[in-house]
Amino acid sequence: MNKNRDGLHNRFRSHGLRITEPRKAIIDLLSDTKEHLSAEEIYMEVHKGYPGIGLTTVYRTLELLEEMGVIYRFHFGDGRSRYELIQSQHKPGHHHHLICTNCKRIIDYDDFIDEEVELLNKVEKNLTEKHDFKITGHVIQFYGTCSECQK
Amino acid sequence: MNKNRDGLHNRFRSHGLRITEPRKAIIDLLSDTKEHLSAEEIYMEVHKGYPGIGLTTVYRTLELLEEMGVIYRFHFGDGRSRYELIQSQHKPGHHHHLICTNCKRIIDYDDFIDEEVELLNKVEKNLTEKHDFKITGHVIQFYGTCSECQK
DNA sequence: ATATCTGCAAAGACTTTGCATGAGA
DNA sequence: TCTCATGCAAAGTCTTTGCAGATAT
Repeated sequence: MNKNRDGLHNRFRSHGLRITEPRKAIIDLLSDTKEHLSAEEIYMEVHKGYPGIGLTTVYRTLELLEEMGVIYRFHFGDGRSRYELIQSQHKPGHHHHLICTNCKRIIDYDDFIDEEVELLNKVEKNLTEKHDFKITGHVIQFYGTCSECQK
Repeated sequence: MNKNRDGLHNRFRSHGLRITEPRKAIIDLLSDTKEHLSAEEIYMEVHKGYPGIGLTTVYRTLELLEEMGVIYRFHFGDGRSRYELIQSQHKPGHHHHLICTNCKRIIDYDDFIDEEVELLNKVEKNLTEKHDFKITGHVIQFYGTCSECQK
């Protein structure tokens, strides 16, 4: 039923990894959410439908998925890691984040201007040459106060 | 003697805060380093010249300096916060970071292209309008492999 | 003098590890 | 079957808090 989960099946198998109930549940949750969930939040949510789950398994599964390049792990400054499926129907493709420093709300933002993408490539190229650095990714986050918190 | 420390003196006093030995030592260290030190690293370094210092004081001082807008706190993904004086003789002014995911080395990068600054302002303006978000800062980090680790 | 600051010890929050049991393929 | 995965409990990090004694102004 779930596209993300099914697509991952082969990737798991080719690594000698197993598709298990807890893993399915975690992947399904990440596929279905717009949020930027922490390990604990994932644990609590999955727990509703699969009470046998342990927090340890959540951490181990997230580590695995990150290594496989299936999810991103972010540090928004609230002291815990937060995770996002890289490809999801409920998320824009490549996006950046706006973070409210007051209420910690996170807004996905993907209405890039063309120049933005272009410039980013240029900068990456520039940095690669200048510092002999092989760039594999970037993080762009804007901090500020959301509309609610401005009141 | 130290410019940063002396300049801060008034700022401390006007907030009813005291300039103490531990605080002086921490500020001096941050003024003199090019590194992106963690609390523990600051503690160990300061400890050499001022063995009485406690790690708690380091944390409290850093919290204070961050609130005062004197230092930035960064999360580079190694599980601990790292700190940088916003204005320092040993640091470029506004800069971004290149982070080696292998050896964790951090490189400051400030050779922005003019377009980059320009675009950033444009994007900030765009986001401010679109999401009614009052932007106060941003984080731009590039991840990859440094020259040493590519070998 | 007196309100602030400090260090120590303890507690708290998040994450990882060890190990015996359980479950995919 | 047989290896990999799981859950529990314990341990490990990093950071914060409580409190009595110390210190700056």
